[in-house]
Parts: sequence; structure tokens; C-alpha cells
Amino acid sequence: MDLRHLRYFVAVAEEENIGRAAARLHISQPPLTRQIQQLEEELGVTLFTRTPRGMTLTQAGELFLDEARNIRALVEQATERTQRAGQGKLGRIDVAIFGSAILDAIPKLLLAFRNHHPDVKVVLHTMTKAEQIEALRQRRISVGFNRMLAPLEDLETRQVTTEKLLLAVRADHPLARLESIPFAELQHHPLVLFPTGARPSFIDKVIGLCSERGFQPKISQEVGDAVTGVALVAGGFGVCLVPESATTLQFPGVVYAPLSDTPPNFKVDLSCLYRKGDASPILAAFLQTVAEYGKS
Amino acid sequence: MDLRHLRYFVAVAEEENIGRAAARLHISQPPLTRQIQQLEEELGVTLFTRTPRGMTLTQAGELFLDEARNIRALVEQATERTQRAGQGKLGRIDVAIFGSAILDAIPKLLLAFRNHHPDVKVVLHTMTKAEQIEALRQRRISVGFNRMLAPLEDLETRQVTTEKLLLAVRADHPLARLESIPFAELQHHPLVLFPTGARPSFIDKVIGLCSERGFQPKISQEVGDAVTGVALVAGGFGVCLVPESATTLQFPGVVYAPLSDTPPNFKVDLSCLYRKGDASPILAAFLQTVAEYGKS
DNA sequence: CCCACTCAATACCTCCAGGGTATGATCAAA
DNA sequence: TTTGATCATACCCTGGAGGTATTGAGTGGG
Repeated sequence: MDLRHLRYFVAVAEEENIGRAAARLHISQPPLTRQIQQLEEELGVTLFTRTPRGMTLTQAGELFLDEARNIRALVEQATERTQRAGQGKLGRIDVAIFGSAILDAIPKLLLAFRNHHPDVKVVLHTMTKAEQIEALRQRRISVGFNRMLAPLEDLETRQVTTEKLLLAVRADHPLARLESIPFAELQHHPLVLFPTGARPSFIDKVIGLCSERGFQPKISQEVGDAVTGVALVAGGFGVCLVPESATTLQFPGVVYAPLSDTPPNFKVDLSCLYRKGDASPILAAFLQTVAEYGKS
Repeated sequence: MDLRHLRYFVAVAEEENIGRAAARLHISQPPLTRQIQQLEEELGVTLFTRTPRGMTLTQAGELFLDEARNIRALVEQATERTQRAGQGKLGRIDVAIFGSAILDAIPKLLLAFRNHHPDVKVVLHTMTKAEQIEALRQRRISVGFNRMLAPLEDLETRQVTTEKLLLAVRADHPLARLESIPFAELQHHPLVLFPTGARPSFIDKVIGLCSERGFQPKISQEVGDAVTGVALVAGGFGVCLVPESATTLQFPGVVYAPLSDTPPNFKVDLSCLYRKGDASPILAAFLQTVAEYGKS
């Protein structure tokens, strides 16, 4: 049996006349007669009673008509859904984000993606950079968001946004009283750095910036993420360089101050990471949204 | 797209290897490759990612695998159900019975049919003989049960059972005192006859039997059915000839007495009626049960 | 009562597409 | 580098789907 048989059968059942059905199917009458006979023979069931006025369904034929319509509808639906899946409009994508630093860009980006692709389920996983790389290789996720990504053999990187750096200081800290804080001031104050974990990280960026200006920072404490870092600033552990988006973390007694006289490239990127050669249309759609987000 | 494509696709998806799938399908590898390519092209979707180790499903492919299995199962089920319908094991049959005279044979018969064909819904309709004939011609029913059926052009008759006739009399009636009631006695007592309606009916049978013995019965009352007839007997309207099965009607003060010295053919048939040339397998199965019932 | 009409079924032909064999291209592991 | 595994391509062959012409059967009008 074939889908063709079903199509032909439904046409004959609806027209109750082989000639008309053949016309509707754009074939001639004899082949249609034969197909119906074949179908009946294969099922071993008489589907039509032949009358001099045409063909009428038997009871078994009525039942089979229901089933045939059902099957045809299902096939229709299957192709449609599969096509949407193939265009990245239906399915699921597993996305990794890091600790707590997802404070601004990522929620907006995910919102934009959901608006454009409401039938794609986005599953978020919180992972460190090292975990993201492993999960990508094991195909547990398709994209990861992170900062300070070094180029890798099998993974591709794409920049999402760039943020200026601000200094988190206690409101009662001497630096907080200055009109503007020169970058070089940092050498006199203990710094809270983050995140610990896989290198290179934001820590190295900060140390690099300092050494460009010819000093080594005093490291007060290394912590896992920006939230903890700002908490320690509030606790008097020193000052902390944070990406601009961290200002959404409103901590009582902590202010975010811009620096002046900064080294060039005084900013940090947010990038996303995905497998080289990943042909998933959903990933493509996701990266498309990422690119559009970057433009705005 | 074809059911063949689905079959092939499922095989490849399950084997994750075209060669093995081809072996399982008893075809060679190249045609299978081509069929998969065709399917992908028709859908416009990449269903597999080709690796040097075989084929793995894309996300869209996973989805389509689900759908394909679904469709194939539905096709399987459709053929199976249609075949059962074609064998008269699944479906519905509309059966007409007459007024209240269905006191013994028909319930047993329907029970036997339901036991053999549990998935056939038997729908009962109460109709007079004339209504049955009309309903058969209009295909509203497939079988009717009745008595005294004259041969018809387009309808076939089949005898179900034959019953002896008994006389319903009041217990205090003079005839009830006799050891045996000779048939000729009927000429001296008013008779309740049934049913009214389309001729020939049981009425004509009784009148015929009397005239065979050279007398005309005194007609006390004509009524619609046996139940009413026996009720009138209880009310003193006279006596009434009833088929044996009517004895299941236990009426206070009414007894059923056998007659002696009866004319030949002193009995009445229960027959069923169906369209000539009706090829319905359910009707065939039903008539099969009727035939088996008749034997027992 | 017969003829014309309407359908479905049959006979026979053509041609395309599905299947086969042989071979190529690519990648991984030994 | 070689070998083995896997998918893709090239080319041929045959079965079957579709076409035309015709037959057979049953109905209704003249």
C-alpha cells in the first residue's frame, strides 16, 4: 500500500464515481480503477459496491475512509512540522550561561529569540567556562555564553556585546569622594578579582591592564563571580572592576564609578561559543538573533 | 513522499548506517541512499548528518522519526481494522424486530451473535412488518424479524424457528376444564386475533386453519400484538391462539393449553428478512449465526 | 421494446522510477 | 601511508503506473 492508494481511494470515495475522481486526480480512468482494485486486493476487503450509477462505500470502506483521511492529515502535519524544525522554527536549544554575570544582555537576547521563534524551547544551563566547553564537545549544549574566550580548535566564537568597565567602591571609600578616579589610583587600593576558574579569565584582563600602566595590582581576594565580588566590596575588602551590566546589582552602600585616564581597550567582551560546523538550523537562527542584537 | 520513504527512513534512523539498513530492508545500499536523499529534498530538510561512521539524525530528523513511526503504526492499524470490518467482525448492524412478540428466539440469537462478534454493534429497532420492508429498501436496517412473510421481489426470507400454537384461555373458562381441547371447539368461542396491520398476518393463518376444518371463527377482537391479545383473554374477551414462545408472558388467571385434533401445519414460523444481493459481511456473519441458531 | 447513454472493467502499450552492480570520494584508525 | 568503513555517484535494467482504445453491463428515455 502506498500514500498514492490512499489519495486515490479518498478521491473515489468522495466523488462516488471513478471517472470524476480520475479527472480530479488528473489521471485517466483505467489506472484509477486498477489502483482501487489493487488496494482492495491487498486489504482483502471490498471497499466499494459497484453500481451502474457509480461506486458507493461499503461499511468497511467507510471505516477505511476515516483512517485514510487521518493518515493523510498526519502526513501533512509531519511534513509541515519537520519543515519548520528544519528552518529552526521548532525544536529545542540548550544554552549555557555563566554564574551570575548574565545581568543585562542575555535576558534581552533570549527574549528577542523567543519572540521570533515561539516554538523553540530554550533550555538554560548555568556552567563555568570549562564546563561549557566540555558540554559543547559532548553535545549537551549548543551554545555557551562567556567572556575572555581564547580561540579553540573545534569551537567557534562570536562576540555579542562589549561593555565598559566601572569600579565598584563603597560609598564611604576615599575614592568615592573624587570627581573622577584615575585608573592609576588602582595600584594603591586592594582589588577584589573574579572569576576564579579556567584561565584566561577576567582576572588576567585586569592584571594585564594594570601591567600596561606599569604596576601590579594588590589582590585582596579572588572570588567566583561578580555578585560575590560586589558583596566583598560592600564588606570593605577593597574595590572591584566590574562590567557595566553589573550595575543592575544594586548593593546598599556600594557605588559604581567610572574611571578616567584608562588604558586603551578598557572594556570586556561578552561572546558566545558553539561547535564549528554545527549545521543545526536552530543554532543558525539563534546566532542570527545574536547578530541582530549586536547591531542594536 | 511515499510509505516506502517512511519505512526506509525509519530503518536508516534506527541503524544509523545506510548499509546495515539496506541489508535489513533487503535492498542494496545505493537505492537506499537515493531514497533518503529524495526524502530530504522533498521535505527541504536535512534529516541526517553524515559522518564517516554513519548517519545520525538531526533534530528535525528526530522529530520526523517520531512522526514517521506514528504514521506507520496508523497505517498498520487502519489495515487491520478494515480487514476486521471486511470480515464482519467490526462495525454495526441495524436489526428490526416486531412489537412484543420477540419473547424467546431473538434475545437468544442476539446474545449468540454478540458472543461471536463482540465488536459489532447491534442496533435494534421496533417496527411493524410494513415498516421493516420500507426500512430495508431505504437501507435504514439490514435485517428484520417477522412472521408470515410473503415472498418479495427484492427481499430474501430465511426461516429462523417454527413454533407450535397454544390456546390462551382464562383459567375459569369452560374450555380450561377439558382434558384436551379439540381444535373444532374454537368455532364456539369468540377469538381474539392479532396482529392488525399489513397482510398477510397471523390473523389470516388462523382464519385459514379454521376454514380448513370447515368453519368460520367468531372474531371477538383484533389487536396489535400478543401481549394485548393475552390481556384481552384475561379480561374475558374470549380465547386466543398464540405461538408457544408467548407462554413466557405469565398473565394472572390465563393458562396456555395445547389443542388436540389440529389441522396439519398447525404452527407458525419466525423468519428474517434482508435485501437480496446485500454483500455486507456483517449481514453474512449475522445470517450465519441465525443458521446456527436454527440448527440447535 | 429497443436504443443510447453512462460507468466500470479489460487489453495492450509506453515510459519513468526504483532497484541492481560497479566504482568513486572521504575520513578514521592501524 | 595504507586499509577499512561509509556514503555518494554513474549507469543499466525491469516492473509497474499511467495512457488510449475498447468491451461489458445496466438504466432510462423515446
